[in-house]
Amino acid sequence: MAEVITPRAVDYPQWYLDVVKQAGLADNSEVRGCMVIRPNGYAIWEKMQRALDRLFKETGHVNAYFPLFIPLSYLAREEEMAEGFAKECAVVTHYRLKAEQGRLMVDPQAELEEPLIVRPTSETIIWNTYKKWVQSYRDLPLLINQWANVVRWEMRTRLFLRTAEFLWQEGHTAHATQQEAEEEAHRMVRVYQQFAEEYMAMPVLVGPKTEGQKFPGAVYTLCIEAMMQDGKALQAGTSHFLGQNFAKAFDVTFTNERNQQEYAWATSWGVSTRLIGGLIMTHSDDNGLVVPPRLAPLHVVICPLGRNDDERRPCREAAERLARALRERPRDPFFGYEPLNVHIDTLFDKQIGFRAAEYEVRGVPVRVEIGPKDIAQGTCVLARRDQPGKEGKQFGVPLENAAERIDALLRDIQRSLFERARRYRDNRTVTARNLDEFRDLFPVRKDDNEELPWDALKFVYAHWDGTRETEEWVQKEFKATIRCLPFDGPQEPGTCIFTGKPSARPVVFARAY
RNA sequence: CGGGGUGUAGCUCAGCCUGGCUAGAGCGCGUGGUUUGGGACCACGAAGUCGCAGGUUCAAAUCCUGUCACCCCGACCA
Repeated sequence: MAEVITPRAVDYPQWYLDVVKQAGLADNSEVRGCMVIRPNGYAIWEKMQRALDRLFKETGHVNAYFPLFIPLSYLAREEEMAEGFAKECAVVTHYRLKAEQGRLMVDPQAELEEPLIVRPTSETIIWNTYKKWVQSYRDLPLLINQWANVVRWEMRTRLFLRTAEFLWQEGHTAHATQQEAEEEAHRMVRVYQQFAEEYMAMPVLVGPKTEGQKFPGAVYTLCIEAMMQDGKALQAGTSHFLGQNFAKAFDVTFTNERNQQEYAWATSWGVSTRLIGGLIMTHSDDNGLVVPPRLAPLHVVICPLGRNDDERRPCREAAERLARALRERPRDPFFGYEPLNVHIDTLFDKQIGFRAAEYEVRGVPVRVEIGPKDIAQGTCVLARRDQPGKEGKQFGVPLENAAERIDALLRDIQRSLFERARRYRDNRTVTARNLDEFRDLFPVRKDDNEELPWDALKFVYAHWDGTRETEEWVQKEFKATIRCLPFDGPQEPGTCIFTGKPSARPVVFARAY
């Protein structure tokens, strides 16, 4: 099998598609804009779900489920949201088909009185429900999350990064006070940061979006922003403080301790299968997928070798003993209290190069080889996915403590993936002191772009006057947007490099996915 | 929605311009054999309504009309 992944330096978008395909993560479906998530990809999503769900539960949230279909009129209730999503809603207008001359067609007799939209997000239907659930301050807070699919009819789609239908979670909370709601919005964006950094090994910037980039209907939006290997930014998660906008639109009031009617305060927050795209573009290399161990569907693959049955049998038996030892290791929080996933590959008829490459493409963090020479010495060979080739191999590892060594190796891989990604981002984060410097960092002429290396883009700190006009001008001129105003970045005031007006603090510009 | 492109075997594609025997190749797949510590090789074999619907013709993958789907590039976006 000579299926080869396009190197990143040759064609980065093609590299991404190659990895998604060959690692068995997803396929384009026959349905425009929608994807089939394949088992290897879905397994990563399940690992993400499990970890996130635990973090949500630990912060007091519970799961529920609300309808896929939302009456059109609900969306219209919140003006900003209606405006924001109107152009990308799928609409259900009929409830029946009929067969005519052997052809199925929509039955014109079966038109719905009111069209239903397929949820692009669930604030409206949820707040319409909260109206019934909230009467007293004693009913608050409501801390509810839902795992669901949503549909946004995008013009151009890319596997995982932007599809017409995607899977996500959406938290929707209602609070008695503004302060409590704002704390919730901040708490959850920090949960996302923790998840991104500790599980995905993906460093993120955390902070508010600008007025122009916030979620329609929000008072403000907090986000986590990650840098992909090509230097582009990926919005990986958002947490919104919604103020009383939805409470007012859906008339959700409660009686406070002083017997006064008040509107409830709201937040919503979500991450989606887009994270899988982020995971790929943070760690993977020209050999294929790289998955941090905490999210890997398969932690360890053991490949026994041997030319004939006599050589293979002892290798296989050693592989089975090692697999058992790995699966029986004490469970701990690092792996979500779950046993290690270990696979023994017995495709003896394939060459080891083929077998190794296959698991490399699929991103299995650790590969073990046990051959006749190892059996003679009671050893095995460990190969770590994050360092492909000979550098990442440890030869002559004694079989008796191999399980411990592998366990430690998995933790080391997780750690070093994060450190490597953070170094990568920090090395590509710069400050533009004036417009000329900025212009050099975001070249727009075609021929300039073609000469640029694939990983030339950067995160650029620059002073901005805080106006929407300037932001839009920059976006038009340089195709770069303000990704966020990082909490943990520099905060000194200065002078806007675009207009010369005063700037409250530097903000981060980048090209974005 | 505008511009461009492509639909032929599971995948990638040739054949189409200039219509004509039984529609081809590589990869993959199956069987047998030789191999096996980084993507092996030999032999044999299975596999195709030529996207779909009309039309022209003695004859259509090939020409004409219509239609559908997908991909790429633009405007919009998590």
